[in-house]
Amino acid sequence: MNIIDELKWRDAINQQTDEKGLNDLVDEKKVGLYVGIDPTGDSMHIGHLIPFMILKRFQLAGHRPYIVIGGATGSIGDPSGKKAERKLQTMDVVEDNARKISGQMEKLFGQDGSFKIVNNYDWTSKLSLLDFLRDYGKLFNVNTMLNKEVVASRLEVGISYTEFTYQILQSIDFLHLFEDEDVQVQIGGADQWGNITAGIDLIHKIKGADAKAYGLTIPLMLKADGTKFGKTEGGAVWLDPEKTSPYEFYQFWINQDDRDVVKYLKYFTFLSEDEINDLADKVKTAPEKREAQRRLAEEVTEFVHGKDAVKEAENITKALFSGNVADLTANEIEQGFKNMPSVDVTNEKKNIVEWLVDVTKIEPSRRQAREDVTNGAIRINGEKVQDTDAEINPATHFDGKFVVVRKGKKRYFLARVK
RNA sequence: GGAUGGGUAGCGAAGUCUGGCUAAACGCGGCGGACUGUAAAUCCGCUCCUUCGGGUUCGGUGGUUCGAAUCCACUCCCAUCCA
Repeated sequence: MNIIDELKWRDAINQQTDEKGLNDLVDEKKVGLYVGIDPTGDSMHIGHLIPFMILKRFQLAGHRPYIVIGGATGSIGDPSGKKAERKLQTMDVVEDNARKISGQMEKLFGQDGSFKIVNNYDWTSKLSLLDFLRDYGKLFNVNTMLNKEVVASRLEVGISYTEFTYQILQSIDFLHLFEDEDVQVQIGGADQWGNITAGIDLIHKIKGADAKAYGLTIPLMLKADGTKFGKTEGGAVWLDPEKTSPYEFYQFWINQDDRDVVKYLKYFTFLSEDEINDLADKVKTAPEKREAQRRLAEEVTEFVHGKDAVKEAENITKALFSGNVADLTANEIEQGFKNMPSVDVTNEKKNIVEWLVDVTKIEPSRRQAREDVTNGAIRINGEKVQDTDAEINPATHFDGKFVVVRKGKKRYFLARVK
């Protein structure tokens, strides 16, 4: 089974430009491939991970992955998947984002030289307007550009010349890598099809129709309930541990629907076909054990955050879901609750209702606070408190540094004692 | 500028003709609880504030009235149609 067959088995291929051509190519040589990412944010989220998982598989299969950080394209704005014109970001922000994303890439792809990060700012910024128009502009037919789905869909609402030009810039990336680095394949999300084929067309025009350049897109990832993959109530699931703690990251995966989990195992883990089939069986025969989800969470968390992070996440999970938060150390609390809502409080003793409403703002009103307390929805440091006259004493746990509040089954709040 | 319809709780929407029984039906969402697999489905409770006496609400202001979401006047927004 070659890499392409494997990708097919993993349902990771949406469209290919020349199936047979690419198939032959990966068998005969170590192929250079690339995925581009525009530094529109200061961290990747798991949606970005989708094409990079594929790139990683190529790396593991011995091919040569390239990552293009879009210092240039990111400053222009990709109209793909956008309903309206985007605001331009300042170059400073783009540069800063690019640096941060490069760092994340190195964590995922290693630093052993088997992959390369390049920034399209390096070659794009040197282009003069005249060179651009004479060398490239001439090769792009406006009618073709207009017909690309991305542009066509924007014609009604309008699209600026800047965004319209995006596909040319991205095409130049592919050409550049093709010429300088022998990169022959571009991989991207389903919405990148138009940009990728534009690049291949450019290569064909300059290098001749038989130039071997290929494109591959990945299916749009949807959850079984039809909603967008990768979003939680708290927003995107980030790779940056400061934005989404490893614990939350782990939780995201462990909470996946039975109907989706096998798909994600295929997609986001490096487990073998046998292992995945085995887990798929278990989803059918013993769904309540959620072994597949657990494995998925472990694998992806390890890939993104490392082994220690998995252990930590499991530790915190155990404590939080058994309710034994009191067993955790102050240090574990600090880490586990990194991204949970937190408030600063004083170390004064206070009535529970007042504390929940006035001090911590965990509850919006006294009425609600009393209701929740009476219903047994409130736990302080793991202990159910049902008496509305009870007192909170911040000094009793975790070296007097924290008070852990649990509201309902799984909503936790951390009060930091100042 | 003219005509018509409309603005009610987080959202949708009844109530307005026939004023009090209306802190305001119902649905959704949200929050709790039971069940469970940290699931889905289902079921139950809560969902303006409150010191539990009450207080403040139906676009805004003013009026009529013992009493107004409901009637009157003015005014501000929104939708559609006409100019």
